[in-house]
Formats: sequence, C-alpha cells, structure tokens
Amino acid sequence: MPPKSPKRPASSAVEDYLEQILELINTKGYARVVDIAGRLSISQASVTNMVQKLDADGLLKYEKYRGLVLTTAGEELARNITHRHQLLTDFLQLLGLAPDVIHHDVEGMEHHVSPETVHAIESLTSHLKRRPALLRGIRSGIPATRSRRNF
Amino acid sequence: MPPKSPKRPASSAVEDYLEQILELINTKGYARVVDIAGRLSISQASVTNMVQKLDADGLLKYEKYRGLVLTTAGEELARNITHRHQLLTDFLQLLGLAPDVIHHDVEGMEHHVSPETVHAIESLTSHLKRRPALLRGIRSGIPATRSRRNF
DNA sequence: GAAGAAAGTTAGCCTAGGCTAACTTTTCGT
DNA sequence: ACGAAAAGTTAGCCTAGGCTAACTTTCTTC
Ligand SMILES: [Mn+2]
Ligand SMILES: [Mn+2]
Ligand SMILES: [Mn+2]
Ligand SMILES: [Mn+2]
Repeated sequence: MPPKSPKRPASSAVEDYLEQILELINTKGYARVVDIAGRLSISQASVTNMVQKLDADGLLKYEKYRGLVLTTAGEELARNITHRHQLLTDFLQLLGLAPDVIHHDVEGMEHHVSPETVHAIESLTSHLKRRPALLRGIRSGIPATRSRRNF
Repeated sequence: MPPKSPKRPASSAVEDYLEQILELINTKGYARVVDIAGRLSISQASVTNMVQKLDADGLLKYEKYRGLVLTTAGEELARNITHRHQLLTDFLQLLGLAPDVIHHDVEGMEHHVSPETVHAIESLTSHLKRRPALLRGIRSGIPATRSRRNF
C-alpha cells in the first residue's frame, strides 16, 4: 500500500530537499545528510528529520545511518522541480539578470509555477532565443528596433 | 522610535495581508477584519492576530474593535506587492493563460521577484505588447513567422 | 584493532501562522 | 432603548520546519 494516501502537493521545503538530493545523486552518485545540509544551508539534524518524513511519505527509502535512495515517486517529483528551476533560470538569463538575483528569485518562484505556466514560459523562451535583436531591446529597457531604421 | 528595528523582509503572509488591506481601502474606503478574512479565506481570529502583529511592526495603526489605517511604511509595502501582482498578472495574461491558473501562480510568485526581475519583466511585457504576431506564435507554441514569408 | 574524527540521530525547544471555541463589543432592527 | 446578530477578540491548540546540545554510529588513521 502507498505510504501516504491523500498526498497534498509537496511543500516548497520538500521540493528543495528533493531537488538537492537528485543533484547530489547525479553528481556524486549518492546523497549524504551532511551534503544535503551543506547545499541547503541547514543543520544536519533538520535534514535527518526531513529525510525521515520523506521516507514516511514514500518519496525515498532511507536506512538509518547508511543512506537513501529516491523512490520512483520521489525521483519524478525531483525531476519536475529541477525542470522548473532550469526553465526559470533560462528565462531570467535571457532577460540579462545577474546570477545571484536569478538564483534568489528562481529558488522562490519555482515552487509556484503550474504546468500550464511552465509550458507557456518554455514557448516564450524558445521564441525569444531566436530573436536576439528583440532581446537586446528588452535587456536595455529600450523599445526594440523593428529592423534598423533608427539607431 | 521605530517599532521594529532589524526589519527583516516581509513574509509572504504579511505581503498578502497588506495587499488585501490596501485593495479594500481603495474600493470600500476601509478594511474590516471580517472582509480581510473573507478575501484571504482565513478565520477572523487569525486576521485579528496578524493585524496586531502588523501594528507592532509599524505597518498599520490599529485601534481595538474600531479599525485600522496603513502607515506610510505599510502603504509603501502594500503598493509594492500590488505592483508585483499586477505586473505578473499582465505578463501571464500576455501568454494566454487561464485566469485561475494566472491567479494561483501569481499569488505565489509575487513574493519572490526582486526589483531587478520586476524591471526586466516590465520591459519584456511592454515589448511583447507591441508584437502581436510574435505573441500569437508564443501562445500556440509554434515558431513565430518572422514576417509573413511562410503561412 | 583501538581511538579520535566525522557523520548521523535524538530530544527538546522555538517561531510563524494557521485553527476552533468561548467571550466581548458594536451595530442594527424594531 | 434594548435584545439579537454581527463583528471582533482572546485563549488554547496544532503543524511545518527550523535550531542546539548531547548522544551514537561509522569511518579513518595509526
Ligand atoms: Mn526553491
Ligand atoms: Mn531550485
Ligand atoms: Mn500572494
Ligand atoms: Mn497578490
């Protein structure tokens, strides 16, 4: 039987944990409590606590003192939040924002974009990437030159 | 002396309260506990509690059982979050999203966009508004026709 | 194969921001 | 003007998700 039936949407905190866990697994091959704590700038005790909750919720399998693996549900969620993070980062990069600003804003916004909005922004960024002239105009806050009639 | 010295950035909850309070004042002329509660779908008791906190933080002046007014600081914050809300709504409307989706996403995202990002999105939307053809392409997820060489 | 270091866990605490139930104050209708 | 309804407040509770301090387990180094 599934560990938690009426699965509410994951909280921002849960999404941040899963995102970092997946990233650690993808880069180091495994995710240790101490590393998750480092990535999230959170105490190890808090991580242990949350990892136990995530286990209870069926998002990962955790063996005390040994390690953890994402379940299918957990990995799916992790990939999803990672995708939102990447998309928003891409989008704000197109707008020419500074890396720290981007990171700060993305880290908050990523938890609030619905699938429809994700799709719309994907479409937008893919279009904008093909229009460097328009982008330059946007970035400088100046109306884009339709062609190059005015300099 | 100022009511709260090391003023941390306002929480999402605080911003939502101030936003609704300002809106009520602008439309009805005053903001009553019962209406704030209605707008935010929150109990009256919770509103009373928060209003007392906002008073302690110097964001509004509150007289028990009578009413409340925003302070300069509170109104400034309220106008600011309202502006972010409006901007994001505008932006997502341009992308052709459904009103409920827009409202849901904006209500969450608005608390996480820094001034730089606000400015960049303002520039973006103002540019997009002048390019209906590009917008149609974005909305349908289809590459925009550069001019009308291909139909 | 210890001993010390590093990692992990537990216990107990805290804050924000919700809730309900019970009480008080204000307003409204007759 | 007074009694009921509406609005507002208080008290007590709850959950999520942080924290530190103290303890335990695992790893590393000799
Ligand atoms: Mn995040
Ligand atoms: Mn993220
Ligand atoms: Mn909001
Ligand atoms: Mn809002």
